[in-house]
Amino acid sequence: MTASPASAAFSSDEPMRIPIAIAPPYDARLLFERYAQVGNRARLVRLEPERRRFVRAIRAGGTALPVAVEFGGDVEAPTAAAAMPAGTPPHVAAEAARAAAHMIGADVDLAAFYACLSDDARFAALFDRLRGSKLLLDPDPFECMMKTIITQQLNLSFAGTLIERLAVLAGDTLEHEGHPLLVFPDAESVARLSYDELRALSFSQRKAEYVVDTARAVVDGRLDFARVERLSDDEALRELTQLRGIGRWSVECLLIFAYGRPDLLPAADIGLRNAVRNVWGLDAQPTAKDIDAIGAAWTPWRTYATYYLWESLRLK
DNA sequence: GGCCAGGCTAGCA
DNA sequence: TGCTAGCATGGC
Repeated sequence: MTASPASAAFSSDEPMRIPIAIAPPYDARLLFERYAQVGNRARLVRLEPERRRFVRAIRAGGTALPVAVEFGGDVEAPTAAAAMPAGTPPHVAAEAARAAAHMIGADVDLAAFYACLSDDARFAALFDRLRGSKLLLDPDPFECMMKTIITQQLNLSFAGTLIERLAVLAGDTLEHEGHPLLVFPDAESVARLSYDELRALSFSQRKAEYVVDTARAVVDGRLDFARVERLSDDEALRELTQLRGIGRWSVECLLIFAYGRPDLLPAADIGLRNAVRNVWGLDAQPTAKDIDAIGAAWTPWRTYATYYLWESLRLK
């Protein structure tokens, strides 16, 4: 990826814009479609498909700043850039641009994924429909962990409502080009909340405990995301599931959506099980064990195989 | 009105 | 180790 301050255009009026080298194919329209439908109830991301960009806050250099991720080119020759307010210090802009590149999966080699599973007719059909679709990651592991816990056992729509309520309660709001932009709260802000404050937002008692207690674990150092990043998938699974409220599925989601790990298979995920049932034409819903067995063939791309199957639900 | 939702824990065998 | 009731609420 390219995200160096040396390549940034800079003036006092124009936004600072840093190009992001993005591996083809990439189809931004599929990203806008997906998040308009399933992922955008929480107003943490402002989609602007007509301008081929989305805007969200990114923490960099100890502050949160609005970053517009802009797309250009076409599916087979995509371009992207991260635009941030004029006057952003170059080292902050460079860090934010790196986060933006990570978020859109700039380095992900979809061609290799497609080649790996091209012999499977079920996937070949999905690849036709979804060519150039990449995961949109969370730029901040803590935000991802919170969203994952909140989403446990809830439909995505209601989960999005709860995520947004938490952001309104404990987060900040930036102004960007005349629009308010919600900033997801940091760990300190969530750790200060009481369970009752979340109960008042329609969190269950247990979910309120998981959310606040996990934030407190981050604040007191029991959960260190910089350390988690260095762990293998299996090590992270072993360590993080020691924390109350974080099971296998939640660690898998963290590794997928925060770190972009390529080979996670959330076999217990109800959406994945439904998708496999549909795409494989099964009479009954497969168990997690079934998914583990079926998905073994998707290595080393089990994350993206899962993502494309999730997307198959949206296209159905 | 009932079932389901991109699960997890605690208790039990 | 493996299984299951209970959790709690909104969406459909």
